Amino acid sequence: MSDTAITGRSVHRHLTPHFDFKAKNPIAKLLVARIEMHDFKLNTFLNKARYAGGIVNLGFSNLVLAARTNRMRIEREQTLRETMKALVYCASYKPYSDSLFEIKMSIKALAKMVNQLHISGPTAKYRHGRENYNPVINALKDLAAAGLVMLQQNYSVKLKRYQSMRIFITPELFTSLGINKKTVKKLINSQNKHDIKNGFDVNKSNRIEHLRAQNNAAIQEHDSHSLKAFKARLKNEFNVPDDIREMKEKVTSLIKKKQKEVGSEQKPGANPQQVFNRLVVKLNVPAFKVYELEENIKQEHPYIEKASPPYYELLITLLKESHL
DNA sequence: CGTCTGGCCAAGACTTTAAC
DNA sequence: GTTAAAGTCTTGGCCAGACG
Repeated sequence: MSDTAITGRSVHRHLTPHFDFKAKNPIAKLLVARIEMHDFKLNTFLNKARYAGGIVNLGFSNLVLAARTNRMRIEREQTLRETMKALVYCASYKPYSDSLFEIKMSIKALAKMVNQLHISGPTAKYRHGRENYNPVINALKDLAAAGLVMLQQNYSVKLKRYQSMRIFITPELFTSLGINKKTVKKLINSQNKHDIKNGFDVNKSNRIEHLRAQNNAAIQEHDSHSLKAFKARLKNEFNVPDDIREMKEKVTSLIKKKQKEVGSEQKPGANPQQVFNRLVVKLNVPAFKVYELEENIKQEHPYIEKASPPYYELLITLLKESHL
């Protein structure tokens, strides 16, 4: 844990990255463990971006990353490893919230977490020294080019300028660590249940978030196309299937209920109207006779509503009497 | 306006990898 | 092994924006 490595005349690296926080969240715990085992040199996502180079979509601007020919050096690997641990440690895993997989932290704060915030000595211009965390920025750019994180540089239309960077981890990050999507889903859903049990209200939280964004233009004015697409994708991959299952359950139970109701009307077959009709057929009662009976009821029992069950019951008894 | 901060970036230093 | 080349980090200039 030697933060300063003093070698010869000039310093190549002041700070060795290390992330020392203990993850409590089960998802973060799993991810941190995987990251510690992971061989970054063999990460196909990182390597593809590394050797091919590419353009990273930052939402409202682009970042061009040059292709490299040699393999990743251990310095960058260390930075990547520790930074990634900090990322998954700080990420939100609330499945129905707007900030699923978001790391609500500045790059500077992240750098500080992994001991990569370097403050150079005071100068005439920077009397209190100058802060620098280029290694973390560059590591994040590598991760973004590999599609393991999504970087979004907000652009405020109102203020006509770029805002601080937003950082999300992507499902590819899980994949690249060899974690099955089903596992992630399971963990996220159990996390959700846990949150609900503890009284976490997603809608309320989203509303608060929205209000805060409205009040503070520096946070966010609107999401870029790519961010919207990303969120929609997360919704599809982690939320919607369960919604559909719920909906299906609701629909099938509704159908069953309906069938039961219909059945209860039909099955007993003791519906007075049906009994009467069957009796009419069975006894071969002429239509005029039925008419007669109906007139009788109308005269003698004016209070009985026509075509109601009691009405038919009365008809039945009268019919039986007339056929005795 | 002056001063401060921090992002971007390139030069230079140094480390590591590739090639021989 | 030795040497060449590439990758990474620090340094520090430039510059835009914040703030008083």
